[in-house]
Amino acid sequence: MAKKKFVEDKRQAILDAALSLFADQGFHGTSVPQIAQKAGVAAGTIYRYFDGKEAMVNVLYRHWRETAQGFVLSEFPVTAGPRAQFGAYWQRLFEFALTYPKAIAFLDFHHHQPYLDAKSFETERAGRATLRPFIEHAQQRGELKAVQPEVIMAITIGALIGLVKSAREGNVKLTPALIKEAEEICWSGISTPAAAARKK
Amino acid sequence: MAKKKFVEDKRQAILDAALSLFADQGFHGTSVPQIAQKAGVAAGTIYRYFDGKEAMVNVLYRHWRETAQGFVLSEFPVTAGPRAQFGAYWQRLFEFALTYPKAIAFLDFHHHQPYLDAKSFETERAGRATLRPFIEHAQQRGELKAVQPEVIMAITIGALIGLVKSAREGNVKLTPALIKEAEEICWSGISTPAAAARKK
DNA sequence: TAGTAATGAATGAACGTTCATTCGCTGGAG
DNA sequence: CTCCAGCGAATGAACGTTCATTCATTACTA
Repeated sequence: MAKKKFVEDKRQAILDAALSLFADQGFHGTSVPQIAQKAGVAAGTIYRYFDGKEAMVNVLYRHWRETAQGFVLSEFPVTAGPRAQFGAYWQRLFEFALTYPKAIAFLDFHHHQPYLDAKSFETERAGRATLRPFIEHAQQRGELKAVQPEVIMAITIGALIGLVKSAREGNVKLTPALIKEAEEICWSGISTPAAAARKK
Repeated sequence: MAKKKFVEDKRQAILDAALSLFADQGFHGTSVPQIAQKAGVAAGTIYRYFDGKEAMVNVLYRHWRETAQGFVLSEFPVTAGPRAQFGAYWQRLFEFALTYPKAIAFLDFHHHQPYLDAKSFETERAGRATLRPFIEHAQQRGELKAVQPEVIMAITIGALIGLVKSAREGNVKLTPALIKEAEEICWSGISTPAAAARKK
């Protein structure tokens, strides 16, 4: 057991190093020896744990997409109204972004890239599918504007990623107050005027 | 004269090939011989026109950022009200994205990357600086929400990029009607309730 | 001591870049 | 009009380096 633990520690060190380097330099901009050095192992050791560089980026991609999804959904108010659900989603995703900044950078950088395999694309698709019913339900209640759910997702996540990137470049500072302001902006964009008025 | 024309054609062929490959595969994912092959020239020829791969990506970055900026500003209604200005900005940027899809993908892919030089970063900064006064003016008139202008920019451009990417992945189709819907969503997000009500 | 985990030098392919050579046009001589 | 010397543009083989990956060897554990 103690031995198995040791083995898993080494695997984890490799994954951590790879996440950080991929997030900063991208897949093609990062070399395997570089990952090995940062992880504190020999280059050959990586191939005891992964089939190769592509397999490694796919393991990372799926792991962090599922982690992000789980992180948000673990506190999602399934029975609450649309406004509260949107607020929870928004706040929780920023909490994730601030807790795991490398993971957010990695996921954005490697989104839909050609070296991701079918299983990784499926993880991506499943994530969107989980979200869609909540949007449709809110639209049926007349609280979200009646556009394609994909448009709501693209705008919301796009705005969120835009803010995270802007913060990374030093143009804004992601304080709780600013995140709340941005939440209000985003909600008043996607919600119907009626729903917005009801809130007042 | 006719000879000089020929020379410039070759330079342009290299830039076109590089734009397309960088947009699809990224900087590190594209090799110089690959660019040469796509441009229909020998690898060595590239070095008659550019100092190297890094110089090439910087030339492309600055060229397309300035082109995009010029494309939008050439029809910008400087004296109109904030709502009309936002509409013009939004529509014109989508027009650019649909006219030069590779350029938009390239600019997004290579934004703020470590191989961009100081001059390219300056081009980036100047672009934001041009926009800021219009946002501040609209805020003074009480038509845009009173948050940091950078937040308005990050959310607006983030949402726009989110839509363009979603379209590239086949999740939505960028019809004029959809672009107009998205414009309305974005404007009702960043504008004050008072300004939104006035429009009705 | 047996067996597995880890190593890092070795490998061949591919990288960005260079440069000796070739190509193709131009303008003056015959 | 024909020829070819001169010259910059274009080439692609060759360079040294670095890449991802392999594997014979070593180190460690049980």
